[in-house]
Amino acid sequence: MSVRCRFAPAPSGSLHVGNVRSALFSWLWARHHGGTFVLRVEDTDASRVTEEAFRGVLDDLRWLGLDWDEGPEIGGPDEPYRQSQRMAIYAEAIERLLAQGHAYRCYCTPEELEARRDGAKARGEAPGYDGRCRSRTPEEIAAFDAEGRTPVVRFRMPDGEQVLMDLVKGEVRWAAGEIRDFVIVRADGSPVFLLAVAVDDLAMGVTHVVRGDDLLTAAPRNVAVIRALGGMPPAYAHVPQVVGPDRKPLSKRHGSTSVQAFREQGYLPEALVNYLALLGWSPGDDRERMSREELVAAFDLSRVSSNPAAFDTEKLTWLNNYYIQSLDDDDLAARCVHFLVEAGVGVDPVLLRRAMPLVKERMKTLAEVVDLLRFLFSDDIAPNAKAADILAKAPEGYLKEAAAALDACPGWDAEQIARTLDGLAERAGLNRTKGWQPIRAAVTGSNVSPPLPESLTLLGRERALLRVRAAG
RNA sequence: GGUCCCAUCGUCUAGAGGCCUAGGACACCACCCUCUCAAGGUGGAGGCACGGGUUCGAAUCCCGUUGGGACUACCA
Repeated sequence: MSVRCRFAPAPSGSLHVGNVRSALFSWLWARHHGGTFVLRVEDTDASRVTEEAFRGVLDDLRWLGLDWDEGPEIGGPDEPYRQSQRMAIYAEAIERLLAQGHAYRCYCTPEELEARRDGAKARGEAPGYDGRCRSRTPEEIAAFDAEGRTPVVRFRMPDGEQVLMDLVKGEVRWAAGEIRDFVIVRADGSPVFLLAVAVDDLAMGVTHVVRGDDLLTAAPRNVAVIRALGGMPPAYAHVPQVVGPDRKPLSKRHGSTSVQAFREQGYLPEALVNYLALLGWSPGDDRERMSREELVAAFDLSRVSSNPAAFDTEKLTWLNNYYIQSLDDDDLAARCVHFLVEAGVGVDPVLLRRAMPLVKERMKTLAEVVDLLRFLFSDDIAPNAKAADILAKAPEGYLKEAAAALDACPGWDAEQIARTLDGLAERAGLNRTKGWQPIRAAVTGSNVSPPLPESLTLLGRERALLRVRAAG
């Protein structure tokens, strides 16, 4: 039987990296087995779901390269792939569960339930649903209906111990009665997540459910519903949560944890995918920098760690720099354009392309291209504090001499420029550092820049001279 | 409160009873390289949460403690 995995996000605008890691593991498992990856959107909570939020999730997955074989905008044999459009399917399942006695109508009001929960707690008992409506007489039901009560539908958990063979956690057991009858249809008639997931996973022939371990206790309930519907439950793999530096589950208060945020900061999808794959998984050898193909080939759910992993931006950043360095110059330049434009810096594509060898090992994120190359594309190079200081401390007349020397430089390539600058420094009795920094400050407006001779080459003699003279 | 999950350097991890004097990576420190900043190279510091067992032998198996987390909803 071929492997079918799915990712079932709620449309949240942009996925946060914890969700993405679940998606990635699911995708890797499917691809590793040459199976199918299904995308299903859990938008039953229609009140808060916007089209924009839905688009955001699809955009994130596409950007990351987590392609789906069946799902929104692609279609497939189990359409539709948005839960909000599958209500008829749930309704049919609910009818069957009710008819076969796997579910029953519960007339307890929220107030009654709360009171009984409180009572149970006060007596030191477990507070879950007590099963009161499991067997109501027709008279009682008629009385409730006459009262105008609208029932919910509850699933009748089978008796006995519940056992789950989880691919990550191993065997997990719940004692009989531990998992109470749960609501599958609200009083307003809408199906609940616990029902929808089970129905969909069954209908879509999902063989492996890979998701966060916050859903571990949902698994025996998913399994029970699927069995009640006469189906074979999938295998489950509950991967641990991704936590923040404070060891709390990743959330908004950890700041920029959405895919969108990393994208805007100039992280590469290659880096994010590689990093996330390593968060809670390792190939078992010392490999860390792995291509998508290598990840697919090596991935194994049984090697997923069962303890929560803290997200470490520093390591992500290291990987990002590595992938930036490994990009070819055309590709890198193309990816940089967006950031320069966003920063309001005009771009000369030819110059940009030629500048790539100078900046690729200096960029930790694509966004850093702006500060590194602004001097090339903008003549507004007002010196920063450190550059101003360097210029102020330069020997009297040094920049005038520099202008003259550069003007007389026999050829405008890095080698000859370097020779010219060395001669200049030597005549002034300065070492390279002292001798070159004033030129850098004058030409780039900064104390930090790509290598100076190469930068001057790109800038061109005219513009370079203009700047050196202006500073002198 | 109850049930369940989890526990190796600051962080991610390797580790399936002797291969462990606990390996790798990020970060950190030092040095080398060097026109600034990076990148790169070399080296260093740094860890099995605690207590009991089991065993000739435990990071590894068992129990407990402590500490995190999830669930316990007409949330997902």
